[in-house]
Amino acid sequence: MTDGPTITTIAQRAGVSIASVSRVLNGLPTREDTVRRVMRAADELGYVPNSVARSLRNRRTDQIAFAMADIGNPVYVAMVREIQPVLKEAGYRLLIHSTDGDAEDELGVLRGLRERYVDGLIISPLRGVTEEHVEAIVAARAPVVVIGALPEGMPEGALVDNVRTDSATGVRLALDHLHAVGRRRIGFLNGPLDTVPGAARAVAYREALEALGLPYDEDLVEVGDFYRDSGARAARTLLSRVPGVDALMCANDLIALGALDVLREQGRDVPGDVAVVGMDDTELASVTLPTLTSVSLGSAERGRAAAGLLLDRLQNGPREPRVVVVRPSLTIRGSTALPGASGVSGRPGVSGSSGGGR
Amino acid sequence: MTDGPTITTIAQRAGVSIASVSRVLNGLPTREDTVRRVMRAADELGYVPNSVARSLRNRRTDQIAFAMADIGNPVYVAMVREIQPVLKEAGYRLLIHSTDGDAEDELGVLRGLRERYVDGLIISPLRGVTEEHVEAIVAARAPVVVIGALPEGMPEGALVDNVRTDSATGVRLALDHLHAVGRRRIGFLNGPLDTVPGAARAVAYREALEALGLPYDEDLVEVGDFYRDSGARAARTLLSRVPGVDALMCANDLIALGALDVLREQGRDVPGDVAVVGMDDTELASVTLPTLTSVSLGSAERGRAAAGLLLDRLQNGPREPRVVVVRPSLTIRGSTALPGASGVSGRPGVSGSSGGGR
DNA sequence: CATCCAGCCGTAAACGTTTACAGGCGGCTC
DNA sequence: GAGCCGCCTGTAAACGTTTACGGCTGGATG
Repeated sequence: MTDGPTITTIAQRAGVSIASVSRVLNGLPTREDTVRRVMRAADELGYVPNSVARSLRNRRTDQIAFAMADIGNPVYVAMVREIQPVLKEAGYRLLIHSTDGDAEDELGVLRGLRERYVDGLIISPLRGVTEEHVEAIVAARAPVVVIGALPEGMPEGALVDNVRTDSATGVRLALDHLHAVGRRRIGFLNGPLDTVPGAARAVAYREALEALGLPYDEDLVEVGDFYRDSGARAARTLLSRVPGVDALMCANDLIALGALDVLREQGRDVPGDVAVVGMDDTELASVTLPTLTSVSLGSAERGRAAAGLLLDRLQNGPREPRVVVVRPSLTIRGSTALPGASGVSGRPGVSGSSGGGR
Repeated sequence: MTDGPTITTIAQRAGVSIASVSRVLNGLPTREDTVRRVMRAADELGYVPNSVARSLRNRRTDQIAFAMADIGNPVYVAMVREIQPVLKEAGYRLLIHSTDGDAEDELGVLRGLRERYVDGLIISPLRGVTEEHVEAIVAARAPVVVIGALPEGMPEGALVDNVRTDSATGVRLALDHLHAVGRRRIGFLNGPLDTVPGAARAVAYREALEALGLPYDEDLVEVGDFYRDSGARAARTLLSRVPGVDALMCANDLIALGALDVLREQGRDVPGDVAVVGMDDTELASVTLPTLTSVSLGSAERGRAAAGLLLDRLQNGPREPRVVVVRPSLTIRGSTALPGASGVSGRPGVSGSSGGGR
């Protein structure tokens, strides 16, 4: 009794076979009287089906995993917030893997798919999809959605969809805007070049400058980590090297936060002396003073799209791989206000932590 | 082949029985030669054990769930960040349930324990542990850790530990501090009274005032939701009703954010005219301007403690229920700076998104 | 050479479901 | 009244593991 009733227990009590019990519990056509007896016994025993046994038999776990670098990063939090309700609605449970951006760890998750503890996976590999990733995805034979760039030639049988954003366009939006408000010496605080976003944004910065007819100057670029203190360090270095910068493009909001810290510390006015743009448009952007203009890469949309693609595959079976591209957009706030407009009172965002799904 | 090899496949290829295969794979003593043959076959086939079948047989899933109101809330994010690495280290996977604070949903999670899809649960019920929660916990027969208040008389057999903080002390710390910096008309922006934290903080506010010899004035209290926009509304109402307040105690950081928005909008100086204190000491507190003095309720510690208690129970079997109390502390920043000290340059926190575990 | 023991190994059962298949029973038709 | 058909139900197999148990083999011992 300590072990909870099974369908066998119910069968005995109801005086029927376990097959009948199963049929009744699954709503298959059964004689009225049998149904009543089984239902009664199940109720009295407080029966709850064992999901593991069911999974073994049905070859599905009703679980889906989401793997990303760091659950503390607001971008991933935004994704989880969107993914969770979609999956729940469809009857799936959500597993979280925080990989610390460690490639070995990511591979572990992908390889783990073969243990069949989940029906599908959404993964956002920080350092890109390598040969080994691809192998693991093919070997998995469980659908995978990759958030981020995917190599060109995926093998035939790979059950993989792709959600990406176009951070190059995002950078361009930002630089166009800075140019439009009169900035000409635009510094760039980037993240590590061996991460996918870092590499993409480096290229995009250069191209955007070119499109604007501005010269590319190595001195205007500083590389660090995607964190606030690292952003502060980078900003300090850049500002001392090139005191005349009039704008800072930051590869994410946390870096921008660090930059704002330093600018304030040095008594430079934002946006009067230096305009600042962040990326990801996290909730932090509406908290700072001045509020932070930021490129939205649609984290929420990406999360939702990924969940949608995965569910579609799980429910409708095999099909051609699909790619969803989420367009970036620019949210203009106080840190790049046009001269004349008061940069101080960029109105705060709508809500800190509510909003989002439903 | 599309279905992946099982131990049966290996057994055939290696010319041994499935029992031997299992023994080899589990490292049980076996003849050298057999080990080699099995290992070889397993390698060639790319065998990976099926975790569902193993779970069924072993009666454990190596999965643990964490249920909280909202994964978007920085408090829970902090907890997850601590829980995840501890569990991973111990070989457990983490499932996330975001319940929206819905009591039905919470109960669903607790009842779901009987499906045995996880080995244990960490839950933080927003609206307290009801009779029904207790019933479900007892019926679960799987260990549960409750983060938050637990009713006095838990039944004998309940496999439940408890991690709590003492938000009353937290409120007292904050009010003592406000009193020490000369504030006498201290408003209180609370969250819903039917939530556990809301109710506790309401009482604590009243008692702390009393201890300080300050009168309790209903007009100084405003109740809303735990969100930023709600905090702004509440602040507006309170400020127009009692223009002379010289401090605002906020029941969480998001509310404090809303209050800061309103104070800035009305041109009141913080902390000159009005001092502000938040609660939870989330990363937001070091971002605002001025930076926000906040009561830390040790979210990270609570998460870590909860994971520890659960693992202990899973590894060492039954024992007396345990209670861990995490002491609150006050992090003083710019929003309550003593007159004289520059309230503007409260130094920014160490790092936005890194730090934490490991 | 018979006996015993240790060390390996294979058979089979068990975990708790779902479901193919076949058997039983009742009612209908001729 | 015999035969047939259809409905309902029970038996048993299957999902992929782990493990108790007993049997076989070989060497050591008397």
